[in-house]
Amino acid sequence: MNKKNSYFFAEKIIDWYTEQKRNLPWRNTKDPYKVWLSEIILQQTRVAQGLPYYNRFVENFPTVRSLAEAKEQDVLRLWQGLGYYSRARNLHKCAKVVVASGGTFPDNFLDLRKLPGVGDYTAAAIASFCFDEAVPVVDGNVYRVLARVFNIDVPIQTPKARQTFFDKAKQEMPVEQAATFNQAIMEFGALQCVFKNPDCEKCVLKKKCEAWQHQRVEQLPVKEKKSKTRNRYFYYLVKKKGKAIYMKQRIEKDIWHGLYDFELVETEKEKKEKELVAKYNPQKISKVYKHLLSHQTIYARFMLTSNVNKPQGKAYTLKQIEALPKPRLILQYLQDEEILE
DNA sequence: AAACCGGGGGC
DNA sequence: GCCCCAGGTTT
Repeated sequence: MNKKNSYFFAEKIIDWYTEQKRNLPWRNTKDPYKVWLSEIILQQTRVAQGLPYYNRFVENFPTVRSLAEAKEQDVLRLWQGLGYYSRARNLHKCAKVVVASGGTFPDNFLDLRKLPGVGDYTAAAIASFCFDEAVPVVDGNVYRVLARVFNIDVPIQTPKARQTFFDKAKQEMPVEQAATFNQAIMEFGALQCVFKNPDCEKCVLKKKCEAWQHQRVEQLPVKEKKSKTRNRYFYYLVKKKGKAIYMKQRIEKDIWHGLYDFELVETEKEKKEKELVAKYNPQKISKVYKHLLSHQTIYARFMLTSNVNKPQGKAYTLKQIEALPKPRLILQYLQDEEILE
């Protein structure tokens, strides 16, 4: 069953990879720490965005031990701007777990899988890249490439899909070249078999690609779910004293857990400024924390309305706050406050 | 199985 | 605007 007569897919894609791959720092090492670090950073994150973070992390925390000994706030601060902050918290937690159990990473898929923040994909990546274990990685690229080349139309968000694509990848994977095969298929998905407008004319798999033959490239992979979104309306009440701006850590169980923002009023629907001003007297909001500017503040947000799954507005580091143009609503409160003082 | 968690970018 | 990205955890 695992024996195959033809590895045309693997051969083509590995040849392509050998010629076309990008030179990325985590590909020049088999150090599980660095591979793990890169994989966590690159979850749901493009290489171009993650690369500078990877370099900063390696520089600041050259070993898993140094990362484990760091303060969580410092880890989070280095993560600033990457999003999905649970990744950073799990990163730190995982480093501690590894150090507590001797300072070396597990050397196989099943044990790697037990680490915090390490799921099927990441465990497979580390196991294959570092230890040549013949376990396929299944990520968004793999879904897309396999779905097209082999015309697989199982909707990718269903439970069945994971198994289907895992089995197919396993079937196509030459056991002796597991690591290269895994990297090749993902790189192929990232550079050639891209989601939109792939340049199929110059694809090395053109003659073999079933989606291309059936003119179904744009329809694969099949994704049927549309996650519902809802709007949330946040009205920030910024308080200022001298050069200090009052901010508050979000400790409640909600979005942006552990990050910092201003006092806010959340409303069901969009409200008029006047109503808010009348209802929430700025004098009662809070006092100014003098130590704010020396605090390890991670993030601040100016955001008048927000879509939970897709926040609008920008995030700023504390240093940038002072230079920000003030949104109109917030400016209103600042003026009120200046009168107070 | 579904919800939750971000920020950046392509088009 | 919509959808994607080298996913994992929680409920």
